[in-house]
Amino acid sequence: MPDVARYPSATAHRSAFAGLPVHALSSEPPLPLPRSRAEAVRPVILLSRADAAERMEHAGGTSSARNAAPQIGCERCSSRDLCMPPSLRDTQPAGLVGVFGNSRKVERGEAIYRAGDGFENLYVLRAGSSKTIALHRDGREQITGFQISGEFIGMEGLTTGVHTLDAIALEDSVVCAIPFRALESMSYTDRDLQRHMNWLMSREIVRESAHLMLMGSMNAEERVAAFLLNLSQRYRERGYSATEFQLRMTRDEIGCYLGLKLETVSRMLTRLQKRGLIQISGKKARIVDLDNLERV
Amino acid sequence: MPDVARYPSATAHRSAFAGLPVHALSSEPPLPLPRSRAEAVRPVILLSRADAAERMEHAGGTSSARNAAPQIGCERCSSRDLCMPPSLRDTQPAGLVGVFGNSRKVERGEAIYRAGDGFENLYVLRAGSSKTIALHRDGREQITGFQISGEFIGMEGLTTGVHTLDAIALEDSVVCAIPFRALESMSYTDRDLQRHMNWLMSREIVRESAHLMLMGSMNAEERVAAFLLNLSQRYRERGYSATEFQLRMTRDEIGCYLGLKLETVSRMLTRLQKRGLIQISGKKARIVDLDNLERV
DNA sequence: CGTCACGTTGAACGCGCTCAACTAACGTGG
DNA sequence: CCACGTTAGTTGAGCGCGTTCAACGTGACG
Repeated sequence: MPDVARYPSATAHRSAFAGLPVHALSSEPPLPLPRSRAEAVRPVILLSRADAAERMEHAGGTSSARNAAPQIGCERCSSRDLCMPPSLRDTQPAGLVGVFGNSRKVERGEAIYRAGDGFENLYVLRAGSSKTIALHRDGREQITGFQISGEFIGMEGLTTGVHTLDAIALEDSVVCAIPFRALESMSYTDRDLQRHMNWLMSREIVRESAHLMLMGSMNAEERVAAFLLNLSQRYRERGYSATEFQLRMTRDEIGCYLGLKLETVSRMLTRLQKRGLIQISGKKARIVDLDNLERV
Repeated sequence: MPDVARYPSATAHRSAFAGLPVHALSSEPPLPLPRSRAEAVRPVILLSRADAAERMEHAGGTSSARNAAPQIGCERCSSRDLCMPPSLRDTQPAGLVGVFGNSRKVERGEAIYRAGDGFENLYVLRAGSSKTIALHRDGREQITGFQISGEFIGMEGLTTGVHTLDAIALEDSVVCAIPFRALESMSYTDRDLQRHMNWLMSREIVRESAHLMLMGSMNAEERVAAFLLNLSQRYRERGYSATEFQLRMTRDEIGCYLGLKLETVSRMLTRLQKRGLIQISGKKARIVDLDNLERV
């Protein structure tokens, strides 16, 4: 198995949304190039704090200062492996000043960015979770994705220079804003970074393809099962339990994501439970029989 | 006619390259090549021919040599504006040897690449059209996109290093294979090219988001209307008629793309026709009332 | 406690699917 | 040349999955 820890989601949807390449597992992640960037000065902007601070649940309440991000250095960030290319992972973030490390707090329901906002930043979810929504002119909404910590959003803005989606926090979260122009400039001198960006965007394309497959040819039960498996996989990749997790989104949001109505989602969840494949109680989900859940 | 004379001037106004060693990335030095017309050897660079040759319909029949691509130089390629970043558009293709310009003929039904193939090239459709298919393990297919001339495919392969889709020609077509590693190398010295690549990938993400919206929240009639409008738009962008065009795909393929059954597609087409919005006769489509077609 | 958003469950409806019959276009071989 | 098979497309009839509408349950929070 290739070094999954480095490019964790290479295998991302293989079980859940499997039209996609199981054999692809054997593929090599982009090769790290020799590191040209010497470790230089100590970090300037970044304060060190315990990672535990990132694990804030929305119980946490509002901090005294709005948008006062709990500044944790990239070097201690749990999202590091997901966010940065290998070449930068062992580096002190000296070269990253003004690029990486600008974290910000967003409360539940608050927008990370909105459709129409100028495309200035990419965002990495450091802690928490979010959804991205496409809004049709007639008011219909389509959730195009859910993100959990370590995942990127905002790349759709590049095409037009304006974001085309709303990105909304599902719970109190911390996002790291990465100024795109700076990132771009940096990538001119760092090939690994450039590759990493290409890789991230390509992964996004693959994800959406998998989701299209789901929307185009799966029935309600399969969709819900695939959804749970997808979440499970992603939680596992990030070191959380793959079999027990909180659904941070409502049934309505799940439905909006899967192309179903909330009642249908609810029914399918109870059906899967009756079959002994999962256990559901409100937002608490537990996968009981993963193998059979994968068999739809 | 490998136009060697082109070389000197080529290097002369490579505005974007700004003194950078473009040829370093190409295995081919910018040396004059033997002026041989022999077809035996695959032309490395580009022959000039009329664009008309690209407009081959599948009536055209098979040429004497399989895969003998009608080599047309990038400088005369009608896809140029869509394929290349602005910096390269006015340039003679000297620096592009081994990167751009490797066109190849594919017959109707033939694969441009297949899921499982190593990710080595991106492809630009120079002429013709294609579809990309995701194959589920249980055999279900999902068409994730249709491409017409000037459009890119293959970027989904970057994530895993292996293509995850099949790309199949819908008619006899010409594709230009662009070795990704070479393109990547080239982009290290050409910021415009890098931007262009990012832009193309981002556009792909936006496209898929739009398609997700369609799949998630539109009814059959709306989907078919949106599909026609989308084609219309893309044809217009490429200088073809926006109101009259051939559907190069079958009803079944349209259905597979839209998440509908072929009978439903057929019914919706006739319904739209009865309403006076379009005219359909087999594969020939004409948009009569574009405004009302847009209003679903 | 009451409020409100979220979730579950039931019953009936309707859109798109399934199955089937038929037509049209096309190419192939006798 | 027609006979024929093949593939693509259209149209109808009935069915079933997921929706719609409605009622009720539940949990978080002031």
